Amino acid sequence: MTYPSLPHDHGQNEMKLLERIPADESFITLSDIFSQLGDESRLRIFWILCHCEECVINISSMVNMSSPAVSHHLRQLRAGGLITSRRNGKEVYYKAADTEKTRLLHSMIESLMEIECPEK
Amino acid sequence: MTYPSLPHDHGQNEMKLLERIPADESFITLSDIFSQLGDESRLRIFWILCHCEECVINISSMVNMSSPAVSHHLRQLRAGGLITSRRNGKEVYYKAADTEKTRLLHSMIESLMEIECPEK
DNA sequence: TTAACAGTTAAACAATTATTTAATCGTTGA
DNA sequence: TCAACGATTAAATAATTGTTTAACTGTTAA
Repeated sequence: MTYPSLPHDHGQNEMKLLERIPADESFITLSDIFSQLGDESRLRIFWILCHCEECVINISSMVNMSSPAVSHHLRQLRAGGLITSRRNGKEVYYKAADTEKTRLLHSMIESLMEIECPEK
Repeated sequence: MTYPSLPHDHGQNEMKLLERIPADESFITLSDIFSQLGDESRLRIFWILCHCEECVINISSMVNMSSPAVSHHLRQLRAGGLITSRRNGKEVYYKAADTEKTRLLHSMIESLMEIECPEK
């Protein structure tokens, strides 16, 4: 079996690696997840919602943002499956989704904080 | 000691949580890291460089992009401390940085792929 | 020393994305 | 039912970001 070759052959079996490379779809899926957390405000909101369930007004107050701006971010986080919501009377409560994905992301965030932001 | 209060009191000690919330700087640092991986092309390049050391031309060929575009992304990944480079003759080789941060990110990517992209 | 090759940089453009303001929707209690 | 409140949506703007093209830098070998 022959493979289309790369411009340079550095003799480390790049072609074999290319056989194992995940599908485009996988990279799109994962980069979408990382994009969610790639915004400072959204990361902060997600961190908060990993630790408590809150209504929009309180989230807005905690992160010092207007409620439309927060709503916008909550919408994205929910579309991405990172948070869930429930209405109770006039208020809508948000919290981190109870999934393997969010548990992994949360523990990763805490680990990265320890590694990259000690004593903060 | 008294705390400034939130608009609504849902009786779950949000104020105590606010005492533990990481500094702005920490969220900025982490969201910068996630932004790096929030771009599909950059995530693919980082994945490749976690598995092999490669020159720019080969990376460009592997991800089907122009070398200026790849160079642009490599520059960002290097500025973020995710990859390192060394020149050898006419070529510059890149690979994932050998740090706790990159090991964590790499293992996280592989875990997320398993959870979110099974069989791909 | 100069031509060819590998890589980077810069400027311009295109596209995406975050935030604001204003309007709207849904729920509750007067 | 209607006023007040919480939340969402829409449109507009501002800002950021990715890609292209072209010019440029560094290295090697003829």
